[in-house]
Amino acid sequence: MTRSPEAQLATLCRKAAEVIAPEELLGKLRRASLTGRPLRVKLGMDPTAPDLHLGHTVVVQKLREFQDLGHEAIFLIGDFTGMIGDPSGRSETRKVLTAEEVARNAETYKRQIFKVLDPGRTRIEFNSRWMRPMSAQGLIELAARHTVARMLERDDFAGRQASGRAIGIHEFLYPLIQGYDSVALEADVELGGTDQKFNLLVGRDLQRAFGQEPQVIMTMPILEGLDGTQKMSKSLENYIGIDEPPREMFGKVMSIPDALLLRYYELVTPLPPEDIEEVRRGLHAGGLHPREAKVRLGKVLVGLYHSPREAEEAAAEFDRLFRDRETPSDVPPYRPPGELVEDGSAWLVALLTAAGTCASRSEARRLILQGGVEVDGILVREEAYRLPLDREHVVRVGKRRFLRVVPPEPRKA
RNA sequence: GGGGAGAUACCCAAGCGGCCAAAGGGGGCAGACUGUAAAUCUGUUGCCACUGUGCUUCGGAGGUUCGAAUCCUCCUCUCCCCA
Repeated sequence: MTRSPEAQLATLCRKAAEVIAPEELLGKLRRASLTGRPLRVKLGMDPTAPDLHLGHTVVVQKLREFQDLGHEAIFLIGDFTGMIGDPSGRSETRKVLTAEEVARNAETYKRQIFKVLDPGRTRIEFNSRWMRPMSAQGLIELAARHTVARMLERDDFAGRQASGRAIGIHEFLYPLIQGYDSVALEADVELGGTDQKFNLLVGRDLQRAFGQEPQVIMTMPILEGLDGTQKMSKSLENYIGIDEPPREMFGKVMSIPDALLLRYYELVTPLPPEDIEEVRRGLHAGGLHPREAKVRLGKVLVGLYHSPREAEEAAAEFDRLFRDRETPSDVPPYRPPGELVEDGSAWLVALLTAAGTCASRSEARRLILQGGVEVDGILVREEAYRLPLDREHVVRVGKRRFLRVVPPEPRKA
């Protein structure tokens, strides 16, 4: 902790959507630098999805900043709350996960989180540690600290109430338990997305109620997903997972809407502000083509979560595939099963379905009829088309699905 | 506890005995145009060797009928009003 509290404050507040309250944070930072006791900074996530994506990293990177300034990073895995399901931003009741699903997801979180955090200096906690032993009486006492009216102030609850959709009582418990986590950990700071503001504020209330100094809360902007409007999330299928293979990741970056470019640069890359400013100027002045800016973004991200070498490779492969319209270099071979082969050929519709390239034969037919299927670069338009199995053929379905069909084993006599 | 409303395909939402595999919109997919951007236009969006008197689908289970998403009974779930 060599940097002055004021300098730390300036760094930490950068990019944040809101800090409540900055002067409290400064006070805590000053005390930390005087006493040498670092701040306890909490970031909680429910293991409701198996993978972390770029949207998550916005706030995780903030935690990393605290960590780099010498503070104690606590990554809280909400294995207990995960079984309730955070109602934040939801327009309907979230489906409840089983203990096994939660446990499995928690494991992958733990692994993936260290792509951003320093493993040696991160404290990992599970809120089941204090929640499982809590008695019904304890829970009731906790619930007594809050009112229904205040719960209903929340946008999502109020909205559901107004439009006649269900609100489960367990959903009221969620913010309380999340807030109690801060009590249990004696958190100095809690991080979260802007959609977490309510929950984070409950943490302050509860800490006060339990005689602790309230935590500072810092909310980070919510990253939009590939569709450009809705927040990045697994369930909306508009995410870029940090565990995805390099090419996949690069390709997805290339497909984000231009309008989001700078936002991505700002929120999910570790580039210094000057670099981002330069990109901004380039885009505005027209000297930098959005496509080039995207390529750079893709390389940065793949470089970060994989390696610079793989980033270059992914970019090159992308060009081959989409700019030059060539076949990817590593389409896995597919050998059609014997029952599909007749007279040295196989019905393409059945083949694509059997190989899993198309979900059903109906879909395969549709794609062929719509001109979305080509064999060795030549469009196939008849649904009855039979693929000769004399030699290897590459089938392309849509923009990005490929199948390399190899001849069947020569029949043994 | 009493009364009322509702549950339709990925989502919203029409349909209220045959013309319904089910309008319309959103989303998705494919094609054109491109920079795998946006916008726009076109097609498509249950399954099945599919040009059909075919199969499965309209919360679940039964029933009425030549025939049901549509009618009846029971069940499950949700919402609203009253207590």
